[in-house]
Amino acid sequence: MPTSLPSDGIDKGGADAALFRPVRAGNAFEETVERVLQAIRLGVVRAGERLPSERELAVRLGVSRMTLREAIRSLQEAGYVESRRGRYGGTFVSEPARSARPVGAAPSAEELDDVLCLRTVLETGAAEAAANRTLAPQARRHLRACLDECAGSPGDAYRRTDSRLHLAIAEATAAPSLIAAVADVRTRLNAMLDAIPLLPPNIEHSNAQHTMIVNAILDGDPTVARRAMAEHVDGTAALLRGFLR
Amino acid sequence: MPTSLPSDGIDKGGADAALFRPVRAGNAFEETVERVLQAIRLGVVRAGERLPSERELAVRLGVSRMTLREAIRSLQEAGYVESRRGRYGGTFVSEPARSARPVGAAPSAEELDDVLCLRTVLETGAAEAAANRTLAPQARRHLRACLDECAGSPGDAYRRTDSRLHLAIAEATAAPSLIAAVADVRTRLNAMLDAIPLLPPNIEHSNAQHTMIVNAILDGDPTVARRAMAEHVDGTAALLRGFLR
DNA sequence: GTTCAAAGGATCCCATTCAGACCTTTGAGG
DNA sequence: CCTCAAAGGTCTGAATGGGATCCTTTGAAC
Repeated sequence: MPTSLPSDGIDKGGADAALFRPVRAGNAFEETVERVLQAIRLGVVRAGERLPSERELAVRLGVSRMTLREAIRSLQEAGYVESRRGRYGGTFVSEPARSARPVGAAPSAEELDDVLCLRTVLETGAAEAAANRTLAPQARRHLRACLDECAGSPGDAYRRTDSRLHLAIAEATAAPSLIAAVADVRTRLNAMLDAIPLLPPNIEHSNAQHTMIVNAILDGDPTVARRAMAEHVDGTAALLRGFLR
Repeated sequence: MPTSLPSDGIDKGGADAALFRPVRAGNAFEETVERVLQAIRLGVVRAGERLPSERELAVRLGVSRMTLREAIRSLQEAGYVESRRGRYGGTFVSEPARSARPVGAAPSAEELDDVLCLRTVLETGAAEAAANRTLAPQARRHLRACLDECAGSPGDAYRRTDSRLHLAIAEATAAPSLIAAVADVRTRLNAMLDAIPLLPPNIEHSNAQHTMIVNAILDGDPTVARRAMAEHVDGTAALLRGFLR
């Protein structure tokens, strides 16, 4: 019985699975594509905007320029970006003419629970942490701008502006690791949301909750901010569980 | 003025910094060393226990066996593990004879705030999420065992058993990503804790708080679990801020 | 004491990735 | 109109990493 060595047999309860998870999600090229795509899909760089120059972006992403260029080339071929040469050139995000919802495989129940749990922890925590800070005027404006943009978004842009708003809340915490974690969990969430329809009543409801959350943050009320975010997140969770199970 | 291109000038507030962060922290070898070291330092594999076989671990970490072997070899040379050949052999964690606190550079104020903010969000969230679940008897036993082991730890083992307990709380959420996130933030926290002394009164206080947290989780009281964890985490935060600023 | 399976140890070859240098394009400003 | 700086485009050699195969060691079971 190979699983009963003297040193085994102790409850590792998933901690070792978490620690001995893959060191890298894919090769450098794939991860670079994913990261740039993430920035586009989360609305951090919008249509018409320019990505950092290849040289700068390669340094920031910690990959060689060659690898970054290959990633950009495949994004070009997929219609996500366009490059222009010459001074004041660069790589620009294209208008999202692509429709045809990229129907991924339905997530497993474990994956769903995992994402929803992590999301609840991160986003309610971020809302509370943001409300605990005294925000700079610029940060307050940014938050409000994201809220307004999301509320006024047509259906086909809603996912992006919604993501951008949630990211803005994380940004208000001024904790880079938390921002990155929220961005990552949001990306996983969006992949799941792509598998279910976007219903107008849900949008209405979301917008009202967004307003509550942002107001609580701007008012510096962490308790309300957390509770409002918890309700908001629970709504999405119920929606997803309803459609995917 | 190169920063005032038509598409720039918009507030990116740190979101792009979070998204355009390095794709990989180092080369495969370095990351592999770090990961295995993390498992040892967090007490997930304890002295005398065996790591998974090279072939299995290489698959789980997503690196080639060659790379993993190089990582293990440097850990051998550093005295962390020993390998034995033959059937029923393997790579075993050594007794922690190493002392000589590895005095790293003092963390920057930004890094300190970042870690403490993320830690608060993750660990209070994990405590609440854990209390919301009905735990299997095995999970309950594991939690209690980690609590007892931590409470009975001598000073030189306290950091490890303390880490193990916090990880056990995350495990109780059954959300792999959350476990991994807690493990990572704990590793960063430990690096900072290594720079400050371990005081007996703090240990006493920690133990009392640990008991409160675990009891609340076992009783299924998320509100108390969160609040107790928040107090516990705030205590460490105050300690660190006091010593490092 | 022979056998055998499972573990670490070693080696090959090839794809990926990197670092750096260089070329080409382009528009603003002199 | 010319210059120049900054951007994308290209190339090459070296380093890294991965996949596969085989060897060696070891203790349990028969």
